[in-house]
Amino acid sequence: MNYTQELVEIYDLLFDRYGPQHWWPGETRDEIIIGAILTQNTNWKNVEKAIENLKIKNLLTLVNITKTDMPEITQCIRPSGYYNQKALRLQEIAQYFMGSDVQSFSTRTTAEMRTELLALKGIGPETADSILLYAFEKPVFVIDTYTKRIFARSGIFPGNISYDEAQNFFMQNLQENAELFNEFHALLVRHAKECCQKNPHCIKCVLLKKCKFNNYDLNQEQ
DNA sequence: GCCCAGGAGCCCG
DNA sequence: CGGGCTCATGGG
Repeated sequence: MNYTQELVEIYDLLFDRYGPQHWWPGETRDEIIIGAILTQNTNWKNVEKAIENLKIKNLLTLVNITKTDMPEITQCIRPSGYYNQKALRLQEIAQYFMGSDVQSFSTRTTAEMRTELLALKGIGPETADSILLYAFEKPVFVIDTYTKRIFARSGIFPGNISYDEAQNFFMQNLQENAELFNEFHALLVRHAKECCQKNPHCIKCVLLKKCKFNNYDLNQEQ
């Protein structure tokens, strides 16, 4: 079986189990961009609290973030952790989008947009790709620790794969389709949270038959 | 109390 | 290029 068939089969197994995930969990483009920054190495539940605080103060838009004093932003996003860093970077990033205005930003090629995002402090590869895929619907596959974990355990990825190598693997073996990339990444996050945690619950895993890392016997004792 | 969570930047060899 | 350190809260 080739990698394309392998990936499609994994996708189908996840989709059959979990159904459509309706990502990104946010309403507007600005909210997606803000959420992508806030969720860095942070539990999404904590991000939800920060987003709610911002919403109450009408700070869930990039333009309003540029107009607000740092301490107020910091206080709102406190639950999301790293709040000093994130507040500073959030404002810089908001200023960037306001300065270049989102209209002209979207007219560039995806590669150009990605390069510009990566040049901003606080936006690394995963955040850049999340913004491209979920805020601008560009066909870019997002890699995160969950994706690496699931595919490393399955035996498809080596343990030390780089971000770019992992991304190339998906993009070279799947149709270039933003809807597919959107749903696939969301399903991987769902699966990692619910089943393929650091201590995996292999007993309920729909990918069990395709996975080298089999913790099934261990789980049965519980 | 300890571990972990949808990373990124910086510094160092 | 890759590893180690820092940033920080809240839930299990």
